[in-house]
Amino acid sequence: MDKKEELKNNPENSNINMANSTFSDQIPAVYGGFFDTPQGYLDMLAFQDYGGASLFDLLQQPTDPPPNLVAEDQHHNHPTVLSNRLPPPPSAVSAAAEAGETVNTPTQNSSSISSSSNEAANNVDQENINRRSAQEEDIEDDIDDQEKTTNKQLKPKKKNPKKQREPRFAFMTKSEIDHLDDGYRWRKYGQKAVKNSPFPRSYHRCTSVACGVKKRVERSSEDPSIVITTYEGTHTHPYPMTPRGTIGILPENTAYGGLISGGNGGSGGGGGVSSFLFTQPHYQQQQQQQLQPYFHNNQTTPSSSSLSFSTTTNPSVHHPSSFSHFLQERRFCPSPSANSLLRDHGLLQDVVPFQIRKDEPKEEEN
DNA sequence: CGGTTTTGACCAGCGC
DNA sequence: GCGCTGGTCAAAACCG
Repeated sequence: MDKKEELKNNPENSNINMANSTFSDQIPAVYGGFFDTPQGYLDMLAFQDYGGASLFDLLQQPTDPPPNLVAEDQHHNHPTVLSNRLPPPPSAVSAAAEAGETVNTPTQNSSSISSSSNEAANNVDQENINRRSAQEEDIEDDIDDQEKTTNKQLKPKKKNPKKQREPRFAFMTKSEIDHLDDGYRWRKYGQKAVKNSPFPRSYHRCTSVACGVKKRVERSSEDPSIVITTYEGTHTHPYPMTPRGTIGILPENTAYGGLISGGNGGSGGGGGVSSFLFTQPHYQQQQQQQLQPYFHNNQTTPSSSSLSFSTTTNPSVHHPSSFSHFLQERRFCPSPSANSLLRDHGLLQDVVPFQIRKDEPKEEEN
């Protein structure tokens, strides 16, 4: 325990306690964008302040993720953009890639934010379901391959000249804590120092058997307050109903409710944003007042075709947008009591350790 | 005692 | 070929 405390209190050893909280007095905002990563992957970024919408909320993918969100071009390194919605589950990406789809071109996406989201989503409902099915098969194959290699202990002596990589998604989260719990359980299997960064990168793997999803967590060297979480792969198992440390907001009427664990009560666990593959029951459209996002053109994102959006927790403000639609499809359906809580704070607050939260200015006082 | 984290070593890919 | 870097492994330590 002493060691832990030491780690927490020493920024050199841990990223958890990055300076004092500054996010609390910032305007709740989520910024999104796309860019090429050094690895040649197209990543989606979503910046999020804790003060507003829950990152978790944002990452609660709709049951029917838009198929036209992200294209990953591993061969040419160019961003294929995308749409105005939050990052699709890796499954959607991989499926599109495997199908050779040209995923939505960048064409004026950032300016057509509020258009056609609903019908598009409706139209792709079944499409996505079918796609996921095929995808899951592929993923199972991938998992098999992975298991083969992992079970071979070290040095599996790769046979594939080119190792195929799962689609990756990166989220940039403005947060003091590195691991934002997404309900999944992760086991850390490595940590490496990152070149040109004072902060190490940690490697995590989903603890579910046969689930090959990996997650990398690192802090931005440019902005230490930003945590970069990168997901690779797709979960092959249902969303955990009662993730470790769940605070207990488990709506009765949702199959995948209560998702947030209460801040890593000890070691382990952690979590973060996750990828979302598994076929899920269609959830009801409700509680949409909790997050009412609005979009705006973003000049800060690296890609001209990128977009950004901000969120506000003010339920009286409604900005029709595809993102809003996305949010309406969130699986998380809090109970009324939880609703009142969440309306003011956003779900991520539940992730933030209490000792951190209690220092935050109360948003509802705005 | 089982699960998780830590951490040094190993391996592969890439650029020079 | 060599060195650098990212990614992974696995034994040991840690923790509840």
